[in-house]
Formats: sequence, structure tokens, C-alpha cells
Amino acid sequence: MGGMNALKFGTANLEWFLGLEPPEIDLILAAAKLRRFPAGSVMTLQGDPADRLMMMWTGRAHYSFETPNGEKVILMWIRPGEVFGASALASRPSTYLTNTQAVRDSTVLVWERSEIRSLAKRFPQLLENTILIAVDYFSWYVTTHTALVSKTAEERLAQVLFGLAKSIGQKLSGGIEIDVTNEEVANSANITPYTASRILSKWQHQNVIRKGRGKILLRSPERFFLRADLSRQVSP
Amino acid sequence: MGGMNALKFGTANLEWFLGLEPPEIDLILAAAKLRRFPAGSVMTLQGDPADRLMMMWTGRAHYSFETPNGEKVILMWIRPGEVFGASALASRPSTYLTNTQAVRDSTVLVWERSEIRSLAKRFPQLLENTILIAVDYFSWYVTTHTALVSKTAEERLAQVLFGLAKSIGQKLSGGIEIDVTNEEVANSANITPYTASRILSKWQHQNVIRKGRGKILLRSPERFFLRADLSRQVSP
DNA sequence: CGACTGATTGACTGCCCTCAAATAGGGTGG
DNA sequence: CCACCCTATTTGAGGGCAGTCAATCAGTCG
Repeated sequence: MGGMNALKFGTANLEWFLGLEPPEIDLILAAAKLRRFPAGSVMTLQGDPADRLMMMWTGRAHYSFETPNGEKVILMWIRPGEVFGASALASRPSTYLTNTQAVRDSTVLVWERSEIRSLAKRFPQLLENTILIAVDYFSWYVTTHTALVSKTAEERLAQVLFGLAKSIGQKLSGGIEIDVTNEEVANSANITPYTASRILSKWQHQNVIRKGRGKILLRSPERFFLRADLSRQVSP
Repeated sequence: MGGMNALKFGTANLEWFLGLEPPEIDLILAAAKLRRFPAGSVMTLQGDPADRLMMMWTGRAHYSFETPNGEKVILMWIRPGEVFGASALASRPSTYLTNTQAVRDSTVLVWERSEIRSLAKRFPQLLENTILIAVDYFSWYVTTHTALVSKTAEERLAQVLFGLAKSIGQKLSGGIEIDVTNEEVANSANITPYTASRILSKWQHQNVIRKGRGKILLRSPERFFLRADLSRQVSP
């Protein structure tokens, strides 16, 4: 990572370096190796020793795991600038809690556990920022748990689309497009692809979405906010 | 908290002070105020500014929240020695993500946000240990999410009882007793009290539990491990 | 133009929720 | 010690949401 510097990120969300000076950031970046992962590859495997911390550089990924019954569960999506595999920071060696899977061809910054731990010792701000991120994750989890317990399949699906629109949606004339398959949104909302298809078909008839293979166009994201009943949500 | 020292804890789980020297621990403890909460009182309220970090001293509590539909969801239980309200450590002011409710009359150590943040600056080990705890929480969450998505009401209830037996169970001749109401276990397993009652009645007929009002006696906890199908669980 | 993967649709099933009403503990005060 | 009350718990009947299974349809890419 020699010569790479923080400015190259443009608008990306570098929450993990919050409060650090550019020279410090460059120092930390210089300790990482850049690695390439093809679409579909698993970057961290649930249960493996957490011996690397990584930061998404380009591409797209998500956390996921499989239930004992073989259903796939998709959790949060990971965008450039976001760190994952932060279990590696823990003082006691631990394991990765979920899979992290590249969804597009991706490049990722990789720090070895010992390396990133000594950097964290030198810059405790990294620990603070990790806690900040953990709080965000817990917040997401409370929202998701609430949805699982008290919302219908349709509401959960609307909530997922609304969230995806915000995080990986692309503004197009006519709405916001998210390129995901039915199976992906189904696994994110924890419903079956059959149910997902039925609901999406209904929404298409109602003209709130337009579908293609592997693509969904939300004609008006606000509608999904209503459909998800997020107005009654405590903390979005 | 003058004069209170770490040894008074006996066997309690003081993971948060891991790696700190007794004099350092005493220093940190000395900065806290001891506060009393009656059974049933809410110690942190979801959405309130996270301006205090606390440690359970005596008694019992749990995290919980209410869904927009008014269902109560009980998350983890909190035992003496465990910290909660750790959102207060975040560098950016944030809010509590869930309620924390005393289940028994309790005493709690309370640090003001500014106080505990300056202590954390002096002893970054506290930040490391907080991350360690966060990893445990995420692990719990993955397990719970898996249960919600792929297990039946009966399996989830067995899993809850097994977990409660480990954390707040009391060894008695004849089994392990946990003193919780049907409603509490129902809210922990995310089922209705009606379903909980039916399943518990069935188990009583099968002689794997014995029930009293507000008490459940597990005659053999291992049976619940099987019933919860935890053997197929990835990370317990 | 085939072949593969993604998506659709219908028919059926079942788990668990809802609602209503009855029953039982366990503490309290007379 | 017993009657009483409040709360926890039980039990039945019925219904609905979303899952399962099976078969078909449609897009894309070689």
C-alpha cells in the first residue's frame, strides 16, 4: 500500500479513521496489503480464527451465515471504506462470527492481527472508532430483531429494499435501482424466494417497482418507508 | 466507592477489568457511584442519551425492548460484574439501544460518561475489553438470529431454558432451578405465553421439568441441549 | 439455438397466533 | 386458620400467514 493515501477515497465513509491525522492514516494504510477477491468468494469464514482485520476498498460484500437447516441469512452489506473482521482486534484470539462474502469483484485492505493490534496500541483512537461501529451494528441488530419478531414478510421486504436503496442504490431517471436478485432480498428479509416473488409481483402490478432479472427499480423509495411501517420504528 | 476493592467480588465475572492491576481497578472503581434500583425499574431507557456506563454489582437485570406492536422482547441477562450501557463509551454521543431493566432489587456502579471516557483514555485496556464483550454480544446475536429464523417455538424455548440454566440457574437436588415466569421465558424465546404454557405443560408430562409459579426446575439440562437442537449450532 | 439459472404461479399444509374463558397459587388481613 | 383477591397459568377452538412442493416460464450467455 505504499503511496496510497486517504484522499483517494473520494466520498467514501472512512469512519474507522475518524479523528486521526492524514499522516497517521497513511502510516496505518501502509501497513496493509491490498488483496483481490472475485465475486462470490468468501473472505472470512464463520468459525475460522480471526487473524486478519480488513477494510473494503473497492467492490461490494455482505455478512452472511447459514443456518443448520441450510437456509442462507444475509446480514449487513459492506461498502468501500468499511472495516470487517474486527474480531481480530480482540485481545483474546477469537473466531469470525459470520461469513463475509464478496458480492462483486472486490479489493480489500488486509492487516494481520498482530500488526493491527500493535497499531491499535499506538493509536487507541482505532479502538474508540471500532466501538462506534459496534454501536451502529447493534443498532442495526435491534432493528432487524424487531422486524423479525413483529413485522410481516411484506413489511420486512419493504424494509430491506428501503435499506438497500440507501446503501447500494443508484439514482436513475424514474427511481432508484438496486441490482440484487430475488434470492438475495429474500435471504435479507428472511423469507422464501417464493414469498418474495409473490410480493414483488404484487408491487409491480401496483406500479411501485419495476423488475428485471437481478434488478429492482424503486419508483419512489418513500413508499417503502411507509410499507415497512418504519415510521413506528424507534431508532432507524 | 471509597475502600471498595475488587476482591469483594468473589467468583463474579469481571471480564471488563481483564489485564488491569488491582490498584488500577481500585482507582477505576473509586470513580463510580453505587446506586440502588428496585426490582422492575428501568436503569437505561432505549433512546435516551447514553450518558452513563454501569456495572451490575448485586442483583439481576436484562436488556429488553418493546416492538411498535407492544410485544416485549427480552435479550441477554446481566449478572454481577457485567457492564452495560457501554454506548456511553462511544466517542460521539449516542443513545441507549435498548432498555436495561432490573429484575431483582439491584445495586449498580455508575460512571458518568466524561469520567469513564477519561479513564478509558488512561487505560485503553478498558476499550479492548469492551471490544471483547462486544464480540460476545455479537456471538449471542448470531445464535439468536439463527434460532428466530430456523427453529421452531419449541426449540427456541428449550434453547432459552438451557441458556438461563447456565446463567441464572441454581443447582438443587433433583435438577437446576431457574426462577422466571412463563411470560419472561416466552418473551425471551419470542413466542406467546400461550404457546409457552402449552410446551411447558407437555414437558412436565414428559417429566423433563417440574413447574411452580415463577419457577421452573430442569431435571436434566442436557435434555434441553438436545431439544434445542444446539448440537447443530455453529458457535454456542 | 440450446442450456442454465432466475423467477413465477398454484395448490396445499401447518405452526403458531388470537381470543375467550376457566383454573390455580400464594400472599394478606381478618 | 381461612376467605379473599390478584396475578400467573391453563386449555380449547378457530384462523391466517407464510412455508413447502411441483411444475412452468423467461432471460442471458455461450
